[in-house]
Amino acid sequence: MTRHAVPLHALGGPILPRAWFARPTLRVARTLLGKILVHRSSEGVTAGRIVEVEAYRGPDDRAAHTAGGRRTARNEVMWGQAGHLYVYFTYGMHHCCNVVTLGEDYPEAVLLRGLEPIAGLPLMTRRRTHRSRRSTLTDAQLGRGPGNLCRAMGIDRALNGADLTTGRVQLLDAPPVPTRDVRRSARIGVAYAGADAALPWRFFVRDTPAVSGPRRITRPEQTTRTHAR
DNA sequence: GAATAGATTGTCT
DNA sequence: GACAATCTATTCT
Repeated sequence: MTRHAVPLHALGGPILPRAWFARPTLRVARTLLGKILVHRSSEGVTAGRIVEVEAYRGPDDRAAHTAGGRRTARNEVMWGQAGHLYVYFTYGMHHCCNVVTLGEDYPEAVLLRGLEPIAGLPLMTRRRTHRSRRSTLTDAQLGRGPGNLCRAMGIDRALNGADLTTGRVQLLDAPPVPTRDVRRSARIGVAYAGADAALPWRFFVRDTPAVSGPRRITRPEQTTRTHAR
């Protein structure tokens, strides 16, 4: 991947409308692969192609922040309208960002875990290098993992609740990733969730270096089972 | 390549 | 007070 500038009009298609987000969470997760995340910040514009996500399915999902119907100040955004950003802080140093799905009072969301940089690579590198004391970061490392993705894109809790259809953080349409290139696995870092830890609700694009964690414990996507529970 | 530990603080019990 | 939807470096094998 090269670091030449990309014209902003070439980043992707139109902004995804609210109805696109107000769909079943596993379907939103699967179809988020390949879409373009853009942040038009005061520091500059950064953008990338989403290559890894995880679905979190609300009260019945013991891995979700809303497990058992928990509703707190932190997860309030998950309970609201689809198409908003849910950003939280974890492990004392990392932010993670999610896309809220479904409708009000259906607290589900999709965690963004991996991003292939498209535009603003120097800015992304600067944001990452600031804390990562690595001297060299490959393009694929910039947005690999939920914490790194947020840092590279300049996303923190100031953007919690931001409207993806009208705000400075946007999701642009782009061609879907072919089914043959989609892989699924259990979600990462949710061992505490008992049986729900094994649910195959992580989706990623195969053979993509910007994907975090295990890329081998995988299986081909089974589209007919997308809604299985 | 796999396993492990340390960093560091908001959130919830 | 315990732990977290993580990341990195280090220390194994």
